[in-house]
Amino acid sequence: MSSTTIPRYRQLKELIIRRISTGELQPRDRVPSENELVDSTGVSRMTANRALRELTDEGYVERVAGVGTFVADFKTGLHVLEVRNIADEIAKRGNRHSAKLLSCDEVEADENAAEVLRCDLAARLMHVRLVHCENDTPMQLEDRYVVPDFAPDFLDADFAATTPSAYLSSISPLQEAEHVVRASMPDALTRQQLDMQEGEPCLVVTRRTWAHGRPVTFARLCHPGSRFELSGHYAPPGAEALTLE
Amino acid sequence: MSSTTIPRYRQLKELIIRRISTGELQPRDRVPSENELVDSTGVSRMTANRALRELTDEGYVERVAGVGTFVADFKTGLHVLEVRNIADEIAKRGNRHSAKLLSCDEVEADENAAEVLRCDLAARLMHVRLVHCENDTPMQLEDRYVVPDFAPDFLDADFAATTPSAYLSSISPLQEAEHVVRASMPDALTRQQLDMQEGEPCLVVTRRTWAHGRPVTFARLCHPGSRFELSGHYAPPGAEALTLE
DNA sequence: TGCACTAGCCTGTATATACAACCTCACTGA
DNA sequence: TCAGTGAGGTTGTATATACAGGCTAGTGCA
Repeated sequence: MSSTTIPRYRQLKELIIRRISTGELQPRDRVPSENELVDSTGVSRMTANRALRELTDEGYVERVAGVGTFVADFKTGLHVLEVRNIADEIAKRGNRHSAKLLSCDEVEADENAAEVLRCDLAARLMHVRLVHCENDTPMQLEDRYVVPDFAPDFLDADFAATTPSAYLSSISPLQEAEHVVRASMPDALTRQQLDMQEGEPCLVVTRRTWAHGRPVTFARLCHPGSRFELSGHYAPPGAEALTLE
Repeated sequence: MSSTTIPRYRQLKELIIRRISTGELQPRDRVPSENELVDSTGVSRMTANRALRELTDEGYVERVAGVGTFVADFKTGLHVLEVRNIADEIAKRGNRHSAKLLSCDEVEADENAAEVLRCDLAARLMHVRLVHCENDTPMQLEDRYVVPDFAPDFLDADFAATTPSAYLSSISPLQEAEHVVRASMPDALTRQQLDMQEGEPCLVVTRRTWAHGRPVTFARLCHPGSRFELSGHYAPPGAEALTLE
């Protein structure tokens, strides 16, 4: 129907993605059912079904037979090698997470931050530093910058109860992420804050995350090399049957 | 048709995956067309289409309109944060890759190897150690064990021309991979072989790869922290439209 | 009041059919 | 010999239809 020849199921998908990414549809909100899409857009149910099914595969929505289709919870959104919320990781191991706030203020973007977050030099940025502990043992030094437009009340959040990552995810779907992993020696302050031994290296993850098509936060996550590892598992969907053979 | 109520499109998918994973269908081989599947299995064309389309999304096959469906090339198979063949990485940066073979022999599985590769203690394993260089600067120390059944002629390969990873990928589809990333200090020998400075940490990736439902190779890839980083990018499919907005 | 049941909506799957666009290859005619 | 044409196979999309099975809310009966 549109000017070019974009398939209707794709148009439908982009329509729904747009409603999600603009915030019109919030996580756990109901998405129009197949029949409602048939009525409102004139496509056949099979076409609406394909659009919603692919959105499910891509993690945008979740479907429950007999109930409906709902915008997915974005805290579970970014999967593969996504360094999850460290509090969840720790909880999954059955241990206790705690966080100690080191600083929490507003700063002017330096050259690096301005480039990474695509903002003006000396633009206002929110900045927070904290140490995450597992059973009181330091596991991660988080150093994070956040664009104010995206999360105006960021600095008021209670970071003992909610990690910055969880807070940001709750505000809006995070569309895109980029991370770099390095091994490096900590400076003296970092070493002290993470309670590391002399000569012990750090595993450093720097991550930049997008929402609404713009980078909105940049984090440097520093972990003691002797106590932290990053693992990933890749199995093609549908391969379970094969490994059980 | 089967005993339980597994959807037909799923049965079709598993049928084809099995033919691929057993080697009956090799990379670039032709996969039965939708109409052939209709004739041979009795499903409708839409059902065959769904099976093949999902296999495309999952990276098993590639489809060309007007031509046919073909088993995908597995060297491009494992995507996200998959540590690609280091020779390809180097070539992509426009630099020259070279490899120096340190050792190449058969060993008996020690306790760790036997557990990781799920083989008997003291089972024969092939073992190779080499240093990969970018413009003659050492970038990776590879220490790899391979199960003989999987690649009997592995030790005869020319590792100056082909990396072990590329060789193994060419033999059979790699179904599944698991990796762990750590930061640690190198021992004296490693430090020397990678031409590292004193006090410089290593970024260590250990990776286990499955084929035919069994682990077939285990590698420890050690990189100089000052010269190597691991990056990944995650964008949900279909998000391009949004970031261009 | 409380419980069982059903009508109605929802997703999930399967089929038959249709048309467009694409590619290959063999055949035809200049 | 060679360029053009067309037939037939292939994927990609779209629709109408159908039935199964899950969930919910409301109806009506005890």
